[in-house]
Amino acid sequence: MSRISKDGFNEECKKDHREIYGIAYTQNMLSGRWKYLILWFLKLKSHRYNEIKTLLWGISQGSLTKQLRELEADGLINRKVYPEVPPRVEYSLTSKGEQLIPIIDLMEEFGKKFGDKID
Amino acid sequence: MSRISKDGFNEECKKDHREIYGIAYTQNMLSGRWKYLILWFLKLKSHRYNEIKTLLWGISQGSLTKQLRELEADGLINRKVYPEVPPRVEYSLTSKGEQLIPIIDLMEEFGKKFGDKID
DNA sequence: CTGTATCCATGGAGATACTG
DNA sequence: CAGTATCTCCATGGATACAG
Repeated sequence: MSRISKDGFNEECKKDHREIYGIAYTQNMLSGRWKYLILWFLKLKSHRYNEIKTLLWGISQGSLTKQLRELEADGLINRKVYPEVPPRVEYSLTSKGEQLIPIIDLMEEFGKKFGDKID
Repeated sequence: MSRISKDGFNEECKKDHREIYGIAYTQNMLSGRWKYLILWFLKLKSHRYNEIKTLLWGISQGSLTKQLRELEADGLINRKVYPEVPPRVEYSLTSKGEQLIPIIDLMEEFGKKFGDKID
């Protein structure tokens, strides 16, 4: 293996196939089981930590915190802490995060079309 | 935990949030590091096994075969074997797989816009 | 050329307990 | 309420050798 950058793809590949690199970049940013769902939930309005946790039925606190931190580090969501007791933290999409919404909407549409039907 | 189906989401959640389930369905279908890239590569024309392997610089044969089989099982790609020596196998998108192209194009666009620049 | 079989390393994610 | 700190489990995927 020659030079491999931290995204796991080598430089030759990047130069030869910009499209590939763009796709890989976006995919890496959205890796993780819950990220699409978190972004979808923040689409319409900001939400508190516990609201997200309730929606994502089954996620553990540890996982949720980690995913939120990663989304924040990638500039997709904002984290706003209100100095109250009890504490309140609101998460919302950044403008960068909002640009992922068309993708999520298309995934939703595809899933509705082909996913298993429920009564 | 009450009833959990094999997709990992419980039935209550599915009924309450169809959108979530649609997104999760699509995401599960595209889980795996290489699937987006394979579909992107098949967008314009069908390709042979080794052509895909060459493009995906660094993928092992075992992984590639597994991902191709999963894509085939999910109805996203066709596998056509030509009875020749040496053997020739061509992969192409199904009509279902073609409907994922808009998603991949958007991901490519997002990645080009925000990904690291390369000289 | 197009795979299959096997083993193994890694990381994502859940469970649990604890905290300001 | 909104986390943090560990521990553990297991699926994903890579390496390697072999095969039709």
